[in-house]
Amino acid sequence: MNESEPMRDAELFRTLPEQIADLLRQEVLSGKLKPGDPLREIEVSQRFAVSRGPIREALRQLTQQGLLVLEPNKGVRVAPSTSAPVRPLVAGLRREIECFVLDALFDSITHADLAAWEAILDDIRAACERGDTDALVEHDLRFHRALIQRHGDHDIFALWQPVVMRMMMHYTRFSDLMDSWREHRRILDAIRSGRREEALLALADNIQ
Amino acid sequence: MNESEPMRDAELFRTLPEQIADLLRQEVLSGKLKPGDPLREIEVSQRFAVSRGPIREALRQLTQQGLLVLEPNKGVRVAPSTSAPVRPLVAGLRREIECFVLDALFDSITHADLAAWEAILDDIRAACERGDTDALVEHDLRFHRALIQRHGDHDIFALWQPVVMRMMMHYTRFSDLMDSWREHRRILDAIRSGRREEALLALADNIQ
DNA sequence: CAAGTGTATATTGTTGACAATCTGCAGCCC
DNA sequence: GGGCTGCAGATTGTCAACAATATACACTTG
Repeated sequence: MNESEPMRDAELFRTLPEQIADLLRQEVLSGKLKPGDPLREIEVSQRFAVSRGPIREALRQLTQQGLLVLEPNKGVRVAPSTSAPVRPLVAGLRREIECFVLDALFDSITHADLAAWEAILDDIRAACERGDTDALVEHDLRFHRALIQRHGDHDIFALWQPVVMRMMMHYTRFSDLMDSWREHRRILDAIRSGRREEALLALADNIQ
Repeated sequence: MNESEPMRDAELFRTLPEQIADLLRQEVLSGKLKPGDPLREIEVSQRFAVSRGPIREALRQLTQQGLLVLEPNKGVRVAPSTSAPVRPLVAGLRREIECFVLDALFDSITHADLAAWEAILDDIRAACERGDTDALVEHDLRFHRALIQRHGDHDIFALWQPVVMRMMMHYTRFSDLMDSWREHRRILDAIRSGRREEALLALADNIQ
């Protein structure tokens, strides 16, 4: 083992295209990149100081996830947000997935799980308190992703991702950001005290 | 213009990676490629007589759709089929999507639509009659894809695709293949005669 | 002057070469 | 003999150059 470079896999290793996709995704979700904005391969590749190959792969990944749209020979742009009539469908799908996961998981939740989610909840609260919507989106996403990934099924995660991405692209639900914290607080409290039905209900209520 | 190569756009033009992905997808769904089988970039690129670039893109596309799994630096393999406990979830998601689409579409269905679906139904019957499961999968998929694409919303199609792919990977529902034809016949008859509830019910029954 | 045409430029699509990483096996050390 | 070490081959990851395609605009032509 190489001691001078101990990290790199452990937990945070991902492929180059994946890392780039993560950064770009954050910029799309935060609204730094707006619907219709073009992402040119050369520009992006210069910015990240890699060649166009990995960039293309990252852009295609985000396209499959619904954040970008591709026109052949014309490149990719930030996708328009989901049309109003299909939003309820998307929310319903997400509810179905996350509630399925929580229900399947419920009896095997450990103190370590609770502690991890509690930590994310702290980040959510901090983001709410300082009115930082970008951070709130990020940590809200982290909370729900932690739930999905705790289940471990690769298929479920793959199906969940494009659904949740489409919801996160228009995150203008809360007039008072603290409401978001309260909703997640309610979920976690119900889980902690073992009230399954209440937890599922709170989770479903949070998804809209 | 090169006269010796007149095809290539007309109607069936899609990008090279997309065409390749379509062919490989068919081989995975038909079982010609079995779970665990590796797909090496060089082999595939030689087979289609293109370089590794477009192949990589096609393989990544199929990976995002759940047909292949990627291990970094080790390549892609055909994905294992969805685990038994999550299959009901997947079926439920697909039901939710397709019924939503049919319901939204119902009042604007034209004779041309019915004719197109009827043609697909003929292909389904032919496949059933000669016991050709591969063709049945293909045309079953065509039928439902035609429904989704008739709605036209890009988001819905993008969400539907990975869901239905996971269901089509284990297509062993029918002991009598003709049952598949009967189920689709029932859907189309209900649509044709304007019985909305019956059509939605028949569609939901077909998805399991 | 309007409409179509051609060319220059920008951008994506494809390719083949090179670098990094994994796998299996032979050889060595204990 | 068991287990580590290190080469050799195979495979994926990355790169830079080239080809194909789209766009904008000046130009011709009626």
